[in-house]
Amino acid sequence: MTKKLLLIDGNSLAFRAFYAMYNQLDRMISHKGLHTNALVAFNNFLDQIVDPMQPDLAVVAWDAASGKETFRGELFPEYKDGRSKTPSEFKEQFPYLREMVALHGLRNYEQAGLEADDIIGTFSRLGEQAGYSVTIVTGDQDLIQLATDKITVNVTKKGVTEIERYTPEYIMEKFNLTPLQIIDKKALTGDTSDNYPGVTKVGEKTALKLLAEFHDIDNLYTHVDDMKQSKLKENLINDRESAFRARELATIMTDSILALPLEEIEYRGIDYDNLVTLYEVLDFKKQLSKIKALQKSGQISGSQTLIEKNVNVVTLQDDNLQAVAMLGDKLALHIEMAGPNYHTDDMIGFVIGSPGTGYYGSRDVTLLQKPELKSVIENAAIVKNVFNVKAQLILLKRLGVALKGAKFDFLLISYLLDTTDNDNELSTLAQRFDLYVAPDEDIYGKGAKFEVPADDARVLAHLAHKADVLMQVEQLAFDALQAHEQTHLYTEIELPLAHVLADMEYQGIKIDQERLHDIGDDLESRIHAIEDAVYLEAGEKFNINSPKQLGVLLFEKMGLPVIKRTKTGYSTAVDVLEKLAPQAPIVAHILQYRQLAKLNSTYVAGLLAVVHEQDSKIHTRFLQTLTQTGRLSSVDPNLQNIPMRTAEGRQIRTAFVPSHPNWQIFGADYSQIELRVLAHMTGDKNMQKAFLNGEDIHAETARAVFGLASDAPVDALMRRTAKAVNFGIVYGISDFGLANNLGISRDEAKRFIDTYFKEFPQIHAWMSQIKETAHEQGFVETIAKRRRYLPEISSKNFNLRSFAERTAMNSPIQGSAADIIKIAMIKVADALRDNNMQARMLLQVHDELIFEAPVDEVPELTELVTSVMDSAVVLDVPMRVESHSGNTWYDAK
DNA sequence: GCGTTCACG
DNA sequence: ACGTACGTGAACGCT
Repeated sequence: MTKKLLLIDGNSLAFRAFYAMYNQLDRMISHKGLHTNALVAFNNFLDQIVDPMQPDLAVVAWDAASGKETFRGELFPEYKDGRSKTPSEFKEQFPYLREMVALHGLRNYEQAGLEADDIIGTFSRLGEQAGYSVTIVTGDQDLIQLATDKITVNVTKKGVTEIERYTPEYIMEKFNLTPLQIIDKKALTGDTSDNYPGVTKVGEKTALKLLAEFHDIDNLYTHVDDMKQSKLKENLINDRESAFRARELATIMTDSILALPLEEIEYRGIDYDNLVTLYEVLDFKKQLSKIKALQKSGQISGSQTLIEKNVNVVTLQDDNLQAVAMLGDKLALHIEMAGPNYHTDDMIGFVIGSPGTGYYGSRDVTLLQKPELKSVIENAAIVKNVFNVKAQLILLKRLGVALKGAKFDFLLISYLLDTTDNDNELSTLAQRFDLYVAPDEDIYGKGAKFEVPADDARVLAHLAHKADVLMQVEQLAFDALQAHEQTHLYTEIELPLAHVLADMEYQGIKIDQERLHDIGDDLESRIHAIEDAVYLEAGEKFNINSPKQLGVLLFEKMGLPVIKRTKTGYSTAVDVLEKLAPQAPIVAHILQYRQLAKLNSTYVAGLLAVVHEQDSKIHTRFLQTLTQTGRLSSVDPNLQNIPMRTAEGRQIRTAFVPSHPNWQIFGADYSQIELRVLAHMTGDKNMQKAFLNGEDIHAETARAVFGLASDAPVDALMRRTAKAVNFGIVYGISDFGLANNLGISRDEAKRFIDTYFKEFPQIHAWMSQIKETAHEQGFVETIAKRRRYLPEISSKNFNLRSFAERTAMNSPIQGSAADIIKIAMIKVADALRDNNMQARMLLQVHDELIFEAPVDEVPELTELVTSVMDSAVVLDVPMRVESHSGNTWYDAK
């Protein structure tokens, strides 16, 4: 079989790759901030075109410099002038492109004084003479002049993987020219991108016509005087010199002297081990999983051990537990769970140890209760590195062990460093620091297929790898934290908060299940009645819960007007149905059905399903490393969205009760915390004055935007409007959003905003400033230096950019409010303990804290919680805290 | 697994 | 011209 030589035009393909994925530029950024769009596209090209071809020889040719330093620059000083500068987002990818090429087994080559074209031209002739079948791949059509029977030129069409194949026959068919005549065509037309002229007014069409008649420019100019008089003839004669120069510039050299002999460009095949490392740096997740799949199925050599560093682990048993006492004062500890819910899920095993002293572990977590281990875990002087300290605290509480000395939580720190793309997985987060550990999915599978391997050694090895990463990454992570000035945020806020949250979750909140059942029974009978009414009005049975079926009924069968559409069909959301309600009685029934069905399925059935039978309590999990702003979130179940706004829904709160007789539920909430944070951060004197004077802030805002006197009465509509504007400001105002919310025109909304900014000029200035800051440094910060990155603030896409701008305005406000309540929680927890109170903090709902306490402790609790909360952080405006207590959560209002 | 809807701050 | 208010979680229908 004929041997194959592959020649790739690196610059032109990389350039194509960059622009093929230009619209993805803002999305494709590695954890290190490197743009990867060209790398992704180039890698696709290598995978799809090069790897399957398996050439014998292969080289990727690169331009040595701008092209000025070649014979072309000497011949024509303006050569390639006027080219726009290479974008920095492209340039930064160059070194990685070359590495990627090398790891795919191809030789990179450049040579001073030559452009990539000339290297390819010369190699192609050398290869042809040596009997190779030569394939050229380029993004530049000029190279088709090189085509011969043995040399095929592939030019990318759109993207990088779609290709047009130029053989001499195809060129003849397409242009009616031989490959060499392509040069003559270029001589006549010139090249705008390389900035050299041909003959004035001659474009592709005229050039092809002339060449059809005269074959080449030598012959053309021999006969030019015979042509009949025309503007074209005049131009040809005037631009003769320019045409011959253009021919020289367009001619690709095929006889350069290359420093690299043909024998040394042997194709080496893919270096999987090192390619994996590169893909990890670039965050090429799909490619990584592809390689792993290939390795697993044995299709490629190189095993898991080549990727994962080898870590030894000793299995602990009853007779070697004393080894743990020798581990020293610094170690990693990790208990593995069979699922995300550390309150209920099984524990798979544990590992403990350090690189210096080795790792010890077992599948039997009850060993952790043995004195040898318990004493180490409960010794605060023995410093532990963990992943998710809150989970570890609770798992150990379940075993009756109190974790102390956990100073390094890799999950918490990773979250503080960068909230984006945090999947809460050790393996993923380790990659940010170029450390590798197999993803849990590789060991256990996922979803329904989750299964702990029968081979204990395999499980323990995985755990030991995790522990080892926790030790390796510590210094790097702490350094990064320091560089972000976030050490205080971590050690004084998030880490102590994790302990507070662990106590709250473990404590849980008591549920009156009977009460919940009664509410459910009542709801069900009412739901059935409404269902019957709906079916009667519809004239048929259908699934009211299906927006699709409901849409067909309302908008097709009943012919109601379509007010809003979703991606997939008609919208049947509340605001739409409310507009339709006057036109058909069924709509009001559907709204009522929706409300009751939601209450029943989410809040009655949903809550009953997660009550722990042993203590009749609900133990939520507060996710501390999820939100982009620093707020907590609550899952399994979500106790941060228990109904409140409607009388019906609010009844659910009657089922949340104290866990002891003669105890009460107590709630304390910050009043207007986000607007106070806004007044503080922006330094706006007018808004600060309103808070300092203890005014009703929305009424005061109404007076400002409606131009009323300071003692003038404010009617309800004005106050409502002002309140919406205040909300809008906090969300990152836009006239469109405000207009939509208030049901007014965009112009009116814009006038409100303009007046607002005139009345509160420093808020206006801050909004502009924060967007600028976000643009310049790529992130915004809260008062506690919590960070949110906003790469899309520089996007060319209006939507993405606008979203980032609103986020830049909202996140510091929402996030600072989150900082404040977190600080308050830590101080409240300390105060409860220091004062030997029986009261327990149970829940946090963004700006409020919920407690249970003995009735006679409530007055003291009120005083303590209120004073701690309103002095948690000192701002330029006062904080105000309101509190309530009662026999159930419903009554604590 | 994604889209829609609706519960909260 | 572009076309959205910020941050969440759960249930359900549908593919």
